Amino acid sequence: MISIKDIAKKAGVSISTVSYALNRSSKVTEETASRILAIAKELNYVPNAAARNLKRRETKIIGAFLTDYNGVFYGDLLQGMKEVLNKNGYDLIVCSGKQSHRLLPEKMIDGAIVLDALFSSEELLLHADRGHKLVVLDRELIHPNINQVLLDNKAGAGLAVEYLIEQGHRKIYIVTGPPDSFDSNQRLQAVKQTIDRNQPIECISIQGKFDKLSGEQAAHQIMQDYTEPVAVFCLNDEMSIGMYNAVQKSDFRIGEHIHLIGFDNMELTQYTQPRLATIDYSKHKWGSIASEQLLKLIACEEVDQERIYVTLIQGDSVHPV
Amino acid sequence: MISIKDIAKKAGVSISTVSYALNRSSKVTEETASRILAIAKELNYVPNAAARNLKRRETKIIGAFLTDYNGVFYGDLLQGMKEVLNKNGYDLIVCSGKQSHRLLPEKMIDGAIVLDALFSSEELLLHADRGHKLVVLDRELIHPNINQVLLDNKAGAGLAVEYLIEQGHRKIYIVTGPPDSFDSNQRLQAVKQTIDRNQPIECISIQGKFDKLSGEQAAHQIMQDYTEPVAVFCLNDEMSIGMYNAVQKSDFRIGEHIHLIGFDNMELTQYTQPRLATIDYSKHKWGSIASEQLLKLIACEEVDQERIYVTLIQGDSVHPV
DNA sequence: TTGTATGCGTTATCAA
DNA sequence: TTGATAACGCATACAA
Repeated sequence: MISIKDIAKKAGVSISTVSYALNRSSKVTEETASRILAIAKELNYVPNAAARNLKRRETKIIGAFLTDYNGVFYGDLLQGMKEVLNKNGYDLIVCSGKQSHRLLPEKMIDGAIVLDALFSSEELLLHADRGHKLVVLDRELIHPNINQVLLDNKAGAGLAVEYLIEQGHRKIYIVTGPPDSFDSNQRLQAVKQTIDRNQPIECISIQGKFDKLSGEQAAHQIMQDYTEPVAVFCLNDEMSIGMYNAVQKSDFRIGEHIHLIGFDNMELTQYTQPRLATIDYSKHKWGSIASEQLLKLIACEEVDQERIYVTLIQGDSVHPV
Repeated sequence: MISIKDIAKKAGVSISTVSYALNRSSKVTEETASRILAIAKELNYVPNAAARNLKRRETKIIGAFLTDYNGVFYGDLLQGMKEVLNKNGYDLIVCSGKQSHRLLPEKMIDGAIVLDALFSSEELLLHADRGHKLVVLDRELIHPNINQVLLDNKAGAGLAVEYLIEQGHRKIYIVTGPPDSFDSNQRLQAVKQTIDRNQPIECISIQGKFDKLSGEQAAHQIMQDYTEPVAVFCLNDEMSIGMYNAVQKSDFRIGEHIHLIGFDNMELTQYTQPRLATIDYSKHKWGSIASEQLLKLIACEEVDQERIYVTLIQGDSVHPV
């Protein structure tokens, strides 16, 4: 490996002069600097990150921790993060799985954005206690080193239920996420409030896991108990698509017997027949705001709470009853 | 930050003893070792990656470089990579964009898997020349430090065209990828061979860019020139979906006027009506083999060429004519 | 303006 | 079995 020592030798100067030159310090003559830079280029010099990080005590890398790589959902989110980070001289790396958590305490990254229910809050708080800066997208955590950028779940769930009610539905199934999911619980809470305000409504909740299979299973239960047209609010699109798949294989029809709405506006929902109603929000904005907040935390700037707003996407999966 | 020095002081031993104990060396008493480990845990000691990397000259991290984060396609691929890497004590990080290329020469990662046409071959060869180990998934590069794991594009394209021909089609449009795409060119070559073997066939090729928009534009051209039912082979599903979208908005019907097949078996293709025919292959296997090859390269083991096999997925987007 | 010297936290060599 | 000490490559305070 070629180091500043080699450049120094070849240029006939000391390593500190080389270091200054490479870091564009004004402490060195324009002349010697350009000579050193030329030699560096000639020798294909690339600074060693480990050595630099050791001294600087920062890596200029931010980690995004996701549950998995099924980026159907994550593409825009990560793009939003990356654009902001790159603009500020940081790189983004995407990680998944418990094994990669080490990157934070070992100081391979300067901060993390977390959207992964499998990353426990205890662990996150521990890291925050040790001085690491975090932004979380899927929970509320009160800590000076942690900021949260959350979806306006309550508004979204309210919009969805109100839409069903406006269309005349009075029997509504709710397919929830896992009991420990922050998003699921927030949405569920808003659902209950909205329904309470619009009594009488028959509301039946079915526990799901935010995955396709849950949606299929819920569909089977609903079809088994079927007596009259019903509305279903799946608390995410993944389950909504699972339900769509299951219903497609039956004699029931989405938008006729089963009126369906989801949450997330996954691209796929616009390709189903009929189009699945859902709740939309800008994933790109979500990512970029998360990055901005993290950079503020790192810079020890004042940072307030940001929220991501949502809108209703109507679809033929919901018709008036 | 808490370092081995602190542990040494508290344990009343030297830092080298601490280092041995932490690295489970047999050079230290069971007794002192456990005492040191206890203190390390008590102090919440975490080794500093930068210092370790500097000495060890390796990070146990592998980077995957992708064109973007639209993981619709990448989810399984990355999962396959990760499983193999984790099992072997490596972590996977996912990167995108030119800025992150620095991680390789700066030695923040021990190797890279590349699926990104924007990562130039010249640059890759340069890195390989400097001793970095690479696996490429989207080109052929002859270099001792580079291995390629490629799709069997020729078989796939052959299968697709034969399928169309078997169904009686004699007028076939080909929508290609960018002119510099390795996959596109390989597929196109196989298309031509297959068509040559089955003359007479009218073959019209339209240049695309592997994105949805290209598919839409090709669709408009085809519909404008329409005189009789035609078959279309889009060299990837992304364009196939774009074409589907455009045709849906017209009076033409997929599987009736325009018979369509793509390549990649994106999840979305099974949700369209009718289901889009395509060419399938295991993305998971692709990723895991890529990782295996890279690990062999790093271990300086013998490494031969692997190929990812493909199969035909029939769909109602293609009917007999 | 340039050079000398020190330290970042760890591993590893060599003595003790 | 343990300890002192020298690297690893770079940045920087201080001296020249």
